[in-house]
Amino acid sequence: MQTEWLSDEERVAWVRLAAVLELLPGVLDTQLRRDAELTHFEYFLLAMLSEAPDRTLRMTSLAQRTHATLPRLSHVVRRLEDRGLVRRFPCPQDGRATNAQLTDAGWAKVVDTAPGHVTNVRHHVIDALGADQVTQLSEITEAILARIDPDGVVMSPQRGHPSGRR
Amino acid sequence: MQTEWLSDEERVAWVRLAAVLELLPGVLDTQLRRDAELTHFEYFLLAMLSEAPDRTLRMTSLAQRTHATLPRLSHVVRRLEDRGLVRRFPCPQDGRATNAQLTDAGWAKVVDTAPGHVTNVRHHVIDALGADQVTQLSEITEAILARIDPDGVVMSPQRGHPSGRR
DNA sequence: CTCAGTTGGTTGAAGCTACAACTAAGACCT
DNA sequence: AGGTCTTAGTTGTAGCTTCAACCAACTGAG
Repeated sequence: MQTEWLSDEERVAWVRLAAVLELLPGVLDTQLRRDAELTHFEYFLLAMLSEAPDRTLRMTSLAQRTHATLPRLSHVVRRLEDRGLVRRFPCPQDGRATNAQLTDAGWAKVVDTAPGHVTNVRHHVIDALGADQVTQLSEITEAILARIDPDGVVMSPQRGHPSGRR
Repeated sequence: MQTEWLSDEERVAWVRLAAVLELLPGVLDTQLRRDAELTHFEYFLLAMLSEAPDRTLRMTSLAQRTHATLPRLSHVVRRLEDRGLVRRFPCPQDGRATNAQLTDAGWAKVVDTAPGHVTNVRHHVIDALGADQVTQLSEITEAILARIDPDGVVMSPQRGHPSGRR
């Protein structure tokens, strides 16, 4: 069985995507670190909580939405808890589960931070593209996520957790 | 001065791109770690060296091509050197500079590893897209890189350094 | 009821990256 | 020559992620 190499066009697209993968996280982190002492992952986590009912989510659910492993999430939430941005308490319905809830300070942090972050995203990504390219990017990333995101959390965020899950 | 928020379409595109940013590196690292005990960054670094004349590049040049900071590169190259995949020696023309050269073992590693890696990239990214989407992805990432890659190394790799070197 | 298996989450250690500080060599100016 | 500035790279440390191990609580079969 022999390898099917990439064509020139495919190779260029891949190399550029790989470059974006390498550089964009740094761009996001730098702005958020400077303006809010937050990594992009931490900001995104807080943002997910801020949109959840009662600003509360179970760790597993939060892990899915942020595309993180549970150990990683556990460490990050502990640090955010130390900073007073998040509160953690056991889930009444399921003794195994832990709920993470955004505190008022956490909510204020998101509100304060969002404008600068959105401006940054706009400046480095969205405004670099035409309207048609934004649509294309949406479709392309959707197709890629279908391959790399096992549970497809991103693609059907509406599914929510109606009791039974799945 | 007030924030210009993202439209629904823009927000979806951004959230999906952010998800790819979060998930794709793990997909690449996992395969390479398992099959070659290499991170994607290390593989890419070796691949850049393998394509260079005499399989040699100055640290600064290698840093540009891999989108890495010099400290990061220095650490990684030291580890690769310990493993015998790369050799380091002072540049004769410039006493400050260091050259990194791929060893025979390093070359063999790239040759052995490339097929599995390309197959992985194909499976998770390229084959998820139509031919037109590959072109679109190439253009979109080019536009984004123009904003986030200060020196535009990715976009004009032919530029080389004028005078000396080669 | 009970025990095996699964699910949800935490923890500790190892490894990688970022940042800051530092060294050394070349370039420039006079 | 001499002094200053810049460039090239290394090193140490702190912080974050990953991986493996672990524990507690739920579930289901008998």
